[in-house]
Amino acid sequence: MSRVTAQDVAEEAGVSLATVDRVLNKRKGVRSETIKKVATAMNRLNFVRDQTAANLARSRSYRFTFIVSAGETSFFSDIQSEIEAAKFEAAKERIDIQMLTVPPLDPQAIVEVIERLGDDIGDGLALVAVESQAVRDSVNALRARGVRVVTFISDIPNSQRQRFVGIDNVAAGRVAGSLLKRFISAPSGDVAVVAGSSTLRDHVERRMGFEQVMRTECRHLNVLPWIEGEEMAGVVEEKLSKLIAGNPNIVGLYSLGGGTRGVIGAIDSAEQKISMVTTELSQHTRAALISGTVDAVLVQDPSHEVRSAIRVLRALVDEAPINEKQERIRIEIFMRDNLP
Amino acid sequence: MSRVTAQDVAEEAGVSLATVDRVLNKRKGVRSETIKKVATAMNRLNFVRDQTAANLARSRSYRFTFIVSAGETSFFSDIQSEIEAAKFEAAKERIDIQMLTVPPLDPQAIVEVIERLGDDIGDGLALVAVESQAVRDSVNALRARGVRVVTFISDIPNSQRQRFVGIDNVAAGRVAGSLLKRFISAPSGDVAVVAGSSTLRDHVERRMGFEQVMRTECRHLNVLPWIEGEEMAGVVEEKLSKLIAGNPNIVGLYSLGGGTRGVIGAIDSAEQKISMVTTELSQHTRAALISGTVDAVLVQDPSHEVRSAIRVLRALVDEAPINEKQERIRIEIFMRDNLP
DNA sequence: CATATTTTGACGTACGTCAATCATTTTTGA
DNA sequence: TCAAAAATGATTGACGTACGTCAAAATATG
Repeated sequence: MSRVTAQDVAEEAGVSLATVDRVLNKRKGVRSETIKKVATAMNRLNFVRDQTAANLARSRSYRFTFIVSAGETSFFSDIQSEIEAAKFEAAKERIDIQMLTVPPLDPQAIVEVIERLGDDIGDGLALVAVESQAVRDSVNALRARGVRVVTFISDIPNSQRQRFVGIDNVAAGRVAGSLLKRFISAPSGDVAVVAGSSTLRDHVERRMGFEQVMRTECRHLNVLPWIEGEEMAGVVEEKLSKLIAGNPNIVGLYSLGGGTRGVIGAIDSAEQKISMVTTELSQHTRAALISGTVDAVLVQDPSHEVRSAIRVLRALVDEAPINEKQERIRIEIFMRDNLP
Repeated sequence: MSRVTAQDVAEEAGVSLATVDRVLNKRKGVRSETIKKVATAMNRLNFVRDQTAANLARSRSYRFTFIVSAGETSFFSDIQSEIEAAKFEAAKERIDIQMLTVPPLDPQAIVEVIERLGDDIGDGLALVAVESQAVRDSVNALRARGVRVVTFISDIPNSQRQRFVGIDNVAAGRVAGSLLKRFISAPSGDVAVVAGSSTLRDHVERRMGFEQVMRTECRHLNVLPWIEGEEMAGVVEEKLSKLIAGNPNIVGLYSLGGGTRGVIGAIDSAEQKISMVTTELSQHTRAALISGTVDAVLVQDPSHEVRSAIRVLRALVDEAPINEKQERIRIEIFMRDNLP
C-alpha cells in the first residue's frame, strides 16, 4: 500500500505524466475534457499531492518581515523572543524571517522602515499596526507591489491588509467587563480604565467591548475616563496613583494593555479594595495574581500568534487555503488557579 | 543569497559530502575531530538542513491510529470529525491516520480493539484512555513492541504512555471552582457536581481541583456527592431533577463532562436560581450561555488536540524535539461575551 | 613493519514533483 | 481539405538529502 504518485494518476487516466502535471499546476494547454479525466482518476486513486516533494522541486523559498514595537512592555519583548525562536523553525522550511523594531506609537517610524526596506521586505509583512493614514497608505502601497501583508496584534481594518492575526479585542473587552462585574461585590462605585494609547486599535476596541458590558449590565458602576499611559509603566503609575488618591469610590480597574507594572504598583499602595482585570502575563501580573492583587488576566499567546502569522503569510504566498480553526487566536483567561 | 546546502558545508569543512551526511545523521565511522570540523563549518555557514528534502529522501511515512469513545456526547462527535478533517491535512505530509471508535467507559473494548489491530496499529496510537489495569497493560505491551503511545483527552499516568495530550484537568476543576465561587451571590448553600464516570481520570481530576478550591476558599458552600451520569443525558437529567427537587438549598452546579444536555434540561425546569459552570461547547451549552442558564463554559479545543496528538506522535517517531509551547492545550473559558 | 581496523572519499540511485523542451498528434477554422 | 493552432506525449534535468556500496587513505595494533 505505497503512496499514489502523479505517475499512477497518469496511467489511470490514460494520459502522460506531463499532462497530469499541467493539470496539477493549473497550466494552460489542456482540454477541459482531459482535465476532467485526470480529476476523476485522482479521485479514484485518492491521490494527494506530496507537499514536500512539490516544495523541493519548486525550490521555493519565502522571505517575511516582522515589524514590531520596541516598547518597554514585557509583551513586546515576549513577541520578539518568539519571533527569534520561530526563525529557526521556519528556516527548516525555507522560510527566512527578519524582524525590525520601531519605537512604539510612532506611525512615521513604521512608514520609514517600510520605505527603507524597499524590496528587501520580501514576500510578506507582519505588522504591529498603529492607526494612522500614513501607515494605511504604506500598507496599501505594499499590497499594490504584490507584498502580502497581515496586521499583527493590532489591526488596521480599512486597509488592504489581507488578514489580521490576533484576538478579537472587542470580545476581550467584553469578557473583562463581565468578569469585573462578578468580581466587584460593592453595590456601586467607580471603575478605572488604563490603556496604552488611543492610536492602538486593539486598545480602543477592548475599551469599546468593556464599555458595552458596563453600560448594559452594570448600571451601578460608573466608568471613569481612561488613563493613557503611552505604554510606560512610570507614567501609568503616576497618573493612576493621583486618580486613586483623589477618588475613594474606585472599586474596580481594567488595565487593558501597556504599563501594567505601573498599575500594580499604584494599586498595591492604595487603601481601598479594588477588583482588577489586566492583560499580559508577565512576572508582575503573575505575582499579583497569586497575591490576590489581580483577579484575572486576559492573555493572548505570543508564541501562537507568531507561528500563525508565518503560516498565514505562507498560505497567502502559496494561494493555499487557511485552516481557520488553527489560526483562531484565543483569548486566554488566567486566574490564580490555572497559571501555566 | 541562495540556500546553504550540505555540499557547501562539505567544501567549507574540507571533507566530502558523504562525511557531512554521516555527521548529519549521526552515523558512526567519523572521528570526533572531523565531527567538530563539520560542526564549526555548519555554524559558520549557518547551515540548516532542509526538512522537506530530508523527508522526501527518507520517503518516510507514518501510520497512526486514534481510538476514541463513541459516546453520544457532542464532544466526542466533535473529536471524531476533527480527526476526519485532520486526515486530509496529514495525508499531504505522508501521514496515514485511521480512527476506531469504542463504546464509552468500556476498558475491555479498548483492549480488544488493540489486540484485533495487531501490527496494523502502525507507528503510533492516540488513545482516549479509561482507567483500568487491562488498558494499562495493553498500552505497556504496545510500547514494548515499539509503538508510540499518547493518551488523549483522558490520561493514564502510571503507564508507559509517552505523553498526555490534553488539558490540565486539575487546573480546569480549580478554575471552575473559583469562577463558581464568584458567580454564587448567596451567603451559603449546596453545590452539585455532575460527572460522567469515576473511571475517567479527566473527570476525577477536575472534581479534585474543584474540591480543592471549595474546601479552602468556600467554607460557606457545601459540595454534594457527585452525580454519575455515565455520559448519558437522559440518566443525568433524571438523577439531577430528583436531587434538585429534594434540595432547595442548591445554589451552584459544576457539570464537569458528559451529559451536559441533561443538566441543562434539569436546571431549566428548576425553581431556584442556580449558578452554573459546565464543560464542552455544544449548541446546548451555547444557547444556555446566551440565555443565562449557564454562566461559564470551560472548553478544550478538539481541533487543537487532534493536531497536537499527530504532531507529537510524529515527533516521537522522528525522535525530534517537541515544541512545548505549541503543544500546550489550553483551558478556554467561554462566557456569553466571547463566544466564537 | 605488516596487518587489521577505522575513517573518509567517490559515486550512484532514490524520493515525487516541477518545469522546460521538442516532437507528435489532434482539433479547429477558413 | 489543408494549414495553423492547440493539445498532448516523451524525455530530461533539477531540487537537497538519505543511504548504500566499494575503494582508498589514514590510523591503530601487534
